[in-house]
Order: sequence, then C-alpha cells, then structure tokens
Amino acid sequence: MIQRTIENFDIRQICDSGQCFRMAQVKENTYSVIAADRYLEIEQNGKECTFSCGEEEFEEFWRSYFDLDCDYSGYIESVNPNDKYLMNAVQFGMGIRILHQELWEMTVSFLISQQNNIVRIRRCIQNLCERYGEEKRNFRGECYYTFPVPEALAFLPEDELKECNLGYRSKYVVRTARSIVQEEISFRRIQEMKYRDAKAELLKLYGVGEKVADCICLFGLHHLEAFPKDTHILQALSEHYKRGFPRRRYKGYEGVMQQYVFYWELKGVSHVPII
DNA sequence: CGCCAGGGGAGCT
DNA sequence: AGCTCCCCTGGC
Repeated sequence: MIQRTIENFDIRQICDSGQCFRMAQVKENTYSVIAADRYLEIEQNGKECTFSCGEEEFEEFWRSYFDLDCDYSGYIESVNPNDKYLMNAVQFGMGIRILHQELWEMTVSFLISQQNNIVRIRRCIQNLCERYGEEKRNFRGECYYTFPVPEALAFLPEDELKECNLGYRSKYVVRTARSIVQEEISFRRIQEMKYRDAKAELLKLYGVGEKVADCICLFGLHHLEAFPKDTHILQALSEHYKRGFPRRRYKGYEGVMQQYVFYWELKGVSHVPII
C-alpha cells in the first residue's frame, strides 16, 4: 500500500468517463481496476490517494497507466475563458485523465460499444473475460479475470460471442481477432504509426468505423489529437459550437477536451442542480 | 456516390 | 411501453 497526493486526478470521474470498462466502485471512496494481468484498488479522499500496490509496481506500471507524468493543468488553463460552456465542462471534470490502456482491449471494447450503453458494455466485457480470459486472484484472494488474448477468440464461430451478450457485434470481434492473429493487420506496426496512419489502418478492421477508430486511437494508442464524435458529442457541438469546435486552439490534445465535453454531457448537464 | 434499414437487448423514463 | 444506446455494414 502506498499513498500519493495527486493534482487533477479523480478516480470516480475517470471511472464514470466511459473510457475504461474494467473499473468499478467497490466502496464509497474506493474503486477497483483490472489492467493487463493486474488488479488494483484506489481509495481517494480529496487529493490523497491510496493505491493497494507496492512502490515498485506503482512506479513500473500504474504511474504510466494513469498518465501521472502528464500535467493536466496546462490543458485546463489553456481553455478560452470566453468559452463558458467549455470552462464549465472542464471545471466539472478536472480530475479526468486519458488512461494508457491496451490496444487490443480497446479495439474489442469499442467494437462492443457501438449502439450500446455503458452498463451493458461492462457486462459484455465481463462475460468475455470470465469465459475466455485467465482466472487470477487479487490480494484478498478473490478471483478476477484477465482480458482474453486475440488467439482465444480468433477461431470461434462468428456467432459464438452472442453467448456473451454481444448480439450482432459478435462477428465484428471474432473477425477482428482473426485479422490480428493472421497478421492481416499488425498491431505492432500500428503502435509505431502517427495518428492519421494508425486510424486509416484501424478502419480496415471489420466493424471499425470513424468513431470507433478514433476511440481506439485516443484510449488505446494515446493519440490525444483523436476526437471521437458520438451522438452526444455531435449534439453538444451543434448546440454550442455552431461554427465548429475550435480544434485549432487545442491542437494536439483535442481528445482531452472531447473527454471533458463528453463527461459533462453524460454526468453533468441535467444532473447538476441549477442554482 | 448518399441514404437508410437493420442489427441484441438491457436500462432508463 | 416505448426509447435510447460513445454506430457500422450492406443493400438500394
């Protein structure tokens, strides 16, 4: 167990921002997260965070995972003070960070995300992990499951994952797994590409369109210039940015701004009482 | 080329 | 009871 004081970090906001589907609230101020083959719990009170791992594991894995070497105050302070909508959204979601998640896991997660809600996406992924992942035990002796490797899904019948509640997305996931295992598409090469090329390559995967490709780029490749446009974002943009979102002002980290807007639309507007 | 139906089913109002 | 859901594919 280690403790850290961290600025611009709110584990609840990160969990609720819908970029990670393997994070869950376990107690009032405590969240769990499964990443790679690891399990972690984070208790947060204000800026004080307690991580359930040791110093070494924190430094070698979780520091990078939570993007703690990046100072988000620069992003936050760059917001145009005249842009009241964005100022408000950023104020509301100041503790959000763009996690460094695994490319394959993000690809499958956002294939499943299409035309789907976050609660159900979590359940689909949980089902996948329980059935095709590896069983592990956390520090309390409770079991959890790792995310299945591509090989575990590539040779299934295309409809098999309907058993995991994926519905019509089953064949997207199975065919994508096959493309990766048979190396029609190389994740290793994609990881070395710039945003534009990586996105173009991801679009070749069956079931990956414009929006999903951008989510994979932002959350699985940490290309902060990716700006996924889902229905919420499109609606918010058409309402608040009639002349388009000022992408140029936030060039290179538009995706961070997208997350503030998304989180505000999801959890803030109409949930925060108007005083 | 653009348009749009169809594709699970749970969770929300 | 309906509507929505961080859409994409394929048919027209």
